[in-house]
Amino acid sequence: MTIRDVAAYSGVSVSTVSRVLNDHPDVSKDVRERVLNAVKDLHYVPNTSARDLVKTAGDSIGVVVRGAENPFFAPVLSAIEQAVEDAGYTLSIRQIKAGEDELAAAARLSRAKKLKGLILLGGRFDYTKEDVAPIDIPFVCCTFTNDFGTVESDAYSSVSIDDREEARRAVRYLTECGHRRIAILMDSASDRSISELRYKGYLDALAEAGIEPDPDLLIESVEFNMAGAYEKAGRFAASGKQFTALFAIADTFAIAAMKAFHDKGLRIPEDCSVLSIDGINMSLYTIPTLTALVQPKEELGREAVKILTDVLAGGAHRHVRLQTALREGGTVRKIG
Amino acid sequence: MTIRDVAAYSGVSVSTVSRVLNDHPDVSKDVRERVLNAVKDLHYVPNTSARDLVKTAGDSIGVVVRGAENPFFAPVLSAIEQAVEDAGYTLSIRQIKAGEDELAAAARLSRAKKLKGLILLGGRFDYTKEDVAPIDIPFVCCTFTNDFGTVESDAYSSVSIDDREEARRAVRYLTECGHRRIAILMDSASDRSISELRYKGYLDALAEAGIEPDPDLLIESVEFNMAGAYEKAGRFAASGKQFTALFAIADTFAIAAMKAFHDKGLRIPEDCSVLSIDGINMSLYTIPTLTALVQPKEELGREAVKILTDVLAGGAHRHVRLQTALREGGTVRKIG
DNA sequence: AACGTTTCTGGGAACGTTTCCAGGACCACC
DNA sequence: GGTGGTCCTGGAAACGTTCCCAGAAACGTT
Repeated sequence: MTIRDVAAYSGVSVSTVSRVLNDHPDVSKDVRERVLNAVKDLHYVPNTSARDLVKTAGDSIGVVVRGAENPFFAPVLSAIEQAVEDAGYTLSIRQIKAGEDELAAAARLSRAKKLKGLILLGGRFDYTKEDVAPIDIPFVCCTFTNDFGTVESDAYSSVSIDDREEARRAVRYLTECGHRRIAILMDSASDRSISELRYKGYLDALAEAGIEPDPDLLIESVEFNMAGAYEKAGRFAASGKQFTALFAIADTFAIAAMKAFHDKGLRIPEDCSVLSIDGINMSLYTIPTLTALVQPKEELGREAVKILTDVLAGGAHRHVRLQTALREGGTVRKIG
Repeated sequence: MTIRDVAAYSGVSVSTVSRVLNDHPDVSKDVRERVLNAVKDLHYVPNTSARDLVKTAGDSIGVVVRGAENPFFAPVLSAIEQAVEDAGYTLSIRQIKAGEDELAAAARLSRAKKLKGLILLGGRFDYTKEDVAPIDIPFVCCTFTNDFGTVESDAYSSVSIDDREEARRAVRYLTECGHRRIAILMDSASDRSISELRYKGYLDALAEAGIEPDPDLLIESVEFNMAGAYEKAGRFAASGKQFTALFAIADTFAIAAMKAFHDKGLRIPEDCSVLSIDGINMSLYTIPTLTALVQPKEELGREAVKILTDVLAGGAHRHVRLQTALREGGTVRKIG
């Protein structure tokens, strides 16, 4: 079932069928109709590979996403999808697994699919010029953060919140509420994950408030999942260490910790306040509602696409930082 | 950057490069090495479209999924991904939006990508033979349910739980715990959604226990999302209607309802028990832990792939029903 | 010494589209 | 009746691969 069958069936040439299918103006009313009927009769659908192959100047942009199961990414991805469509491009999404190198995956994808541009969603954040050299099309890192000011490359764009600064704001909110014994729940920062920056922001805020950081209040989960966070937070709560607040580097971590604390007999927020960064949908339904610095998820996605299309139109790469909004739930208590 | 460039660079023919790239045996040691070096030097990656185009007997199977943002699908999808890879096929995933017809999407995808087989994830369940006629490759519906016994087509396969029966079991568990005023929270069943079957199971269980169904205890949310469920459940709780238990047709609904009840001053499980079907990861972290009939999500995915590969190998279509497992959390209380 | 066999290599057709180019038909105008 | 234009249509090249087929070289085997 190819375009040739349709042509034969409707008694016109292959070119004409193609024109009808692609809405070219130069085709007469009745021929168009005949062809469309043939298409319907034969259940014909154009072959994507052949189409993509000849359209060497493909209008697709790609997204490489690490861990799409992360509920944070879903709305970002939707926004990207929508924006890409609105901009007249098509989207090609590639998920990568924990171990894979996202830059290598991006390079492969771009060549294999002849992409116009790329968006990288989640992951590391410290690309050098030569890291990105294999990628020969414009790309923008979305929800990535640089250690602001140090590595601001002009080889690619980025859009994200300023993780360090937002973490500082978050923790400052806690200190302003009177908390001084503030624990932090994060995943191991060893591989320059986002935790590293949010941890720095945590330290910044403590310093600002004149609080000596206490290594005892650092809760590290090896894996980035709720089970790990639950287990570490529970162990921490049982250890008897004194603290009045927890700063979780992600909503999922906060939710797991709230459960763990509850299981150990701590009440939230009476015995312990909880605050996090992200603001996923689910955290609206915890009891009490999670207080969080909410990332502008849709805007992150839209902005990524906007930057990319700008760059594709000849613009220069740029780095955009968006701000979170404080959502006051019921997990933070003023004390002292 | 095409295979021709690589051929020129390494001084061999196009055919030879292709052979090296596809691990054909008939190529000498040093030529192979020279070609591989060229590939590396030039950052060459084969074009997928061209490759797919010529490989007319593509080894891909496709997945059409409606609403991948649904946290229930994530583990099913992962399992499918893994199983498909293990079976030596490649995967092509297509998401569809709320309004789209999944059969049309499936038909399009199968032709556009020349697929070997298809898996449909989520959605409706009442396909007739002529509905599926446009799809000319084997397909299996995963997490779909037929109204068991009525429409058991041999034109396609399916794997899912028996929604009506499992809902009956769920509600029976509640009646066995002494509940007689049992509300049900579902989305509008108007379009033969999964709600319809779970609602029937609910009625079955009531009948079995000699309880007259009360239309006042039917809580219907128009949209299938947490916000809608939260709003309806809250309104219901405020209405003053007497009830001791809620059966939610999905974990997400249950979580939203728990929040709504809490906001209206109801305690769970003291004032109201809550039970649902699905068992998503997040429901392990509600307070108390949600009691639910947990679907075998990974097994559903694996089984779907197994059935499909069997059919592709010449087997007959079949319909498999898996069972849920009761996970006793803390949201159901024995009374009376 | 002639002949098969094996091992390697290159040429070129095919996959199913899009699109450039050329040309036929029709019309209007001087 | 030629000229130029618009409207429509078909032929054929091109996209980047894979793979069949043919053939060259090297090596036994009779």
